[in-house]
Amino acid sequence: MGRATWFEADGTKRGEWTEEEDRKLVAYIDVYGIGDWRFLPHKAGLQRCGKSCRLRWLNYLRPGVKKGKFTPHEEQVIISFHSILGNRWATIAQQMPGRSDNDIKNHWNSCLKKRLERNGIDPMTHQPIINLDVKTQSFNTDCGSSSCSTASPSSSSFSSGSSRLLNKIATGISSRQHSVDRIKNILSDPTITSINGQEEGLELLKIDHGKMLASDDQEDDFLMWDEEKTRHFMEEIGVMDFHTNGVYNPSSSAQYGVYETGLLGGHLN
DNA sequence: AAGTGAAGCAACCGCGGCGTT
DNA sequence: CAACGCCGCGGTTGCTTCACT
Repeated sequence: MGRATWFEADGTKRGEWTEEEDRKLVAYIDVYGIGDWRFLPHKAGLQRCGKSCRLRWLNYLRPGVKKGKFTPHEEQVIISFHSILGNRWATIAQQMPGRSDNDIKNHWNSCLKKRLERNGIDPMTHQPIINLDVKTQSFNTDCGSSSCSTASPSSSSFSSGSSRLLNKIATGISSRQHSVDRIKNILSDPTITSINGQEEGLELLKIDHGKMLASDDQEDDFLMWDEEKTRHFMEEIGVMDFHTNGVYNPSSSAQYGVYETGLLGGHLN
């Protein structure tokens, strides 16, 4: 696999790496360690650019890098973190020793994203896909009757109210531009407090989502997110820290029902 | 057996952040 | 404080393999 080999005008080699090149890179780093990537290729006797060497090392050659299939547990971890961090693959990779950001990103784009979509979950927001046009809903044809009957009517019943609010939160969390600061900003948005009056709707969503997930095949059990791990991670990266300034207090579930109902990664069953 | 599309994987590209001058 | 250059990250592309018809 990989790309065909070719040479740039300046003689720099591009495309697939050979075993010989791998050996040279590993041998050099074993002796001298990782230094300036600009000069490393020349010193190691490689006709590659530094960027290419770095990529090869981090994704393939470095010690401890894990190849092969992702386990259901690893997939669960990816989904949980993605629901919080969005496409911040490097940060997610830090939580999964042995897996490179590239590996995780590839697995997400080629497999997990599509699997979530098949199950009627928006991979960007991690929320059930709410589509008022029932005829076009993908899960209407792909899933069991129970999930079909529960997902659309009750979801649409509060789509104009809390779901817009929820989508705002989820979109903010998962968008390309978002960051931990973005999460903080969204959660500190005064409009979020209006969620107090939406608990009934949230409860419905929780039930609907749970049923939908419960109806899925065994192989998709990873969709039951581990709330405890997610909470712990959020604490680690500081999302839960800012209650000290009075903006957000995660222990106050009555004030912010969002997290408690699993919208930030909690399990939904 | 051949054709075709989907899935999986490796690597490149371009941009933004950050450190240095 | 601006300019510059390097590094890291995320998005995308291209190739191979696999499964299905």
